Amino acid sequence: MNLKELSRQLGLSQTTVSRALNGYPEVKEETRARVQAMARALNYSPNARAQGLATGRARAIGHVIPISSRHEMVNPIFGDFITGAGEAYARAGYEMVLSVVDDRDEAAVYQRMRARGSVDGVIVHGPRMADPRIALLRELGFPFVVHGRASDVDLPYDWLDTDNARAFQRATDFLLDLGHRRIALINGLEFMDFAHRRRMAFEKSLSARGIPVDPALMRSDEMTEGYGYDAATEILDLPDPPTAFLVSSMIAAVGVRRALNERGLRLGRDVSVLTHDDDLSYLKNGDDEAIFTATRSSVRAAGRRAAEILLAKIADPTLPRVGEILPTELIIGATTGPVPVSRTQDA
Amino acid sequence: MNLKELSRQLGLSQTTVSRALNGYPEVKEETRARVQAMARALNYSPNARAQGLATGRARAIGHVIPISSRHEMVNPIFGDFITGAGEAYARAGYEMVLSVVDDRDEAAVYQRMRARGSVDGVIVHGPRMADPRIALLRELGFPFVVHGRASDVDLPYDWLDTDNARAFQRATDFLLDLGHRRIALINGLEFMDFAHRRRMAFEKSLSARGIPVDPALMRSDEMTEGYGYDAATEILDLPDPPTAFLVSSMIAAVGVRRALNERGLRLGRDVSVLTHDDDLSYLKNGDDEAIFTATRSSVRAAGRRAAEILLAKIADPTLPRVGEILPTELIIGATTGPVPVSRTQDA
DNA sequence: CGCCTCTTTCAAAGCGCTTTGGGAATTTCG
DNA sequence: CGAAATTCCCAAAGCGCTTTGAAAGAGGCG
Repeated sequence: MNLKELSRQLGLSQTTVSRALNGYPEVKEETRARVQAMARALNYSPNARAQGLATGRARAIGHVIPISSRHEMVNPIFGDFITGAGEAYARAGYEMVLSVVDDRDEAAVYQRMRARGSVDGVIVHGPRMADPRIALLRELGFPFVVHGRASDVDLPYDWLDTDNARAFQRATDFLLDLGHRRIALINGLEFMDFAHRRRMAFEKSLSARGIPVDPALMRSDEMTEGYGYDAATEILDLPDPPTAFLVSSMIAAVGVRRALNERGLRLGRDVSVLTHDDDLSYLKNGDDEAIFTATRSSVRAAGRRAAEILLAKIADPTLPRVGEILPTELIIGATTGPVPVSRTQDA
Repeated sequence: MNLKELSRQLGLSQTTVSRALNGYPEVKEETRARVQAMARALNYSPNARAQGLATGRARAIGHVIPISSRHEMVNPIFGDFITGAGEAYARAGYEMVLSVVDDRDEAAVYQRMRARGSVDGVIVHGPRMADPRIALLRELGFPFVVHGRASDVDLPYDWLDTDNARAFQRATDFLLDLGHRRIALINGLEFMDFAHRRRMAFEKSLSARGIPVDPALMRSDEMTEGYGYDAATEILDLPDPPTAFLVSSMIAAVGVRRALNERGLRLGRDVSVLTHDDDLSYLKNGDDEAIFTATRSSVRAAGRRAAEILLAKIADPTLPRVGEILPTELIIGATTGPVPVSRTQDA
């Protein structure tokens, strides 16, 4: 069923039918109703490609998913982010097109997307420290919103970020207030902007209390469960092990927990663990009571909001620049507690 | 940059340029080379919508992601599946379009996708027992491949499935061979086909040895970490608790592990745990040594293969029906062991 | 050298929609 | 009552590509 056929059935021109369907005022309400009824009856939906060709808009947003060339892994927060974004797209009648791409040739993909016109804009995932994609996308004149930020890039661009600095500062302070002095940081890859910010905040909090930053207690890698386990195991083997772990994701924290359990260390008693929690749907940090003490920020909400911003920008490119920070909560769970007496520094 | 402009620059007709670029034989090799060079130099990519309109093909595949209306969660295996499929699409020059949809109105989405012509085919995720989508898609004449199968549907269709029955039969037998007689099943939602098959296999294995199926030891729900924990906790509180757990996913198994640890039960000693492992990139079951004893099957490989099948079918619709079963491995880890002496039935 | 066959190139139609620029019918108003 | 304004509808152009049908040019052959 296409427009031509539909208008033939109605005894109207394609123009009128098109206008009736798209809400233009120059068609009688009665006619519009008749057209809509017939369209529904015949199960008519305009051909997306033809519509796109005619309007010059794809009504689609691109997400380029970088896949780590090292571990061939896709970020586990991705599913939740997409879910959030998908809600916004569905409401607006947009489609979402995904490209899973080796993180080394992302740039080329954006170029091609732009040239092919298959999407009206993109969401940039996982910005690195001085991310070249931002300059590229600006040059291409491609509407985009960054999930996160790129330090060292001082071009203006739209972004939406979790308040990583504040979250990790509060988290560190919280552990310090409990008396912890040797705190391990199990962080993500630090060329990623979010991980860098977290580390900076962590170090700043320590320094503010005159506590030396010990590189031996810091790890940086892709946040898998196995990494959390390995990192914690190694660090616990140090001659002067930490009394607390600050972890960058729930999944890594699960690995840390495994390492602690394996050595018979009780979380919150013998060793404290505080993690960042992206509020993933399949890995909730408890229902009413929190499992881990955690800084929480919903990645799904971030996805929804990022999509909304992008859609608004596409609808009206003159909108002012957006830079939005999503707050995080500090949730107190059972995995943190005061430093065990046997381990107090002044003992 | 469009075809018209490009051909003007080259002093050739659009026809010739189009043919040169698309590998048609009726253009001199020398001309073709010249055209390709210029196209590259000017950064030309054909407009996807125009190309689609002209050819009647979208060069895109749709994935409709059902989002559980109960828990608002998207299946965690999804990211890995997409990654695998994405590889196949990238190779073939296809795009992937995603719709995240409440699982209650999936059907309407397929209809619209078909009518709008935005994709050439779809992958069906998470088939339920007597899934109506299969009949619908057949009716629409929409090429599709099901990831999984739908029991109770006896229309012919293409599918690719993990060997759930065999996996869970082997798993159950393995536990039985270790002497376990009271085995708990922490399963997925049993209106989902895969979960149903797993349960059938489990029960069959028990029955084959004359062991009664105890409904008190069986749970079925969405496979979150929290569910694993809650289910295990409840079941351990039973007057006659099980000596082994058979779990449907790593994530739920992590929850089961938490429940066991919390009560000071050692995995593989006091209680055995065997889980299915989808080989997710961020939750590997150990590097060289397995953590959990598990039946393993890569969901990423499944994604890649499902996409390949669909692409082949689209390229040549006369291809014979495909029904492919992916084998699973049984990996022996440290979470299973013989029944503790204190718990042997004949004690 | 003329005719025929390939080879190489082109003009134009068409994919299904939106949108411009009118035009006919109806209503309003001096 | 005739002119002007308004309402409702339409034909045709155009979006950027592919593809059909045809023509021009280049070789081969008797």
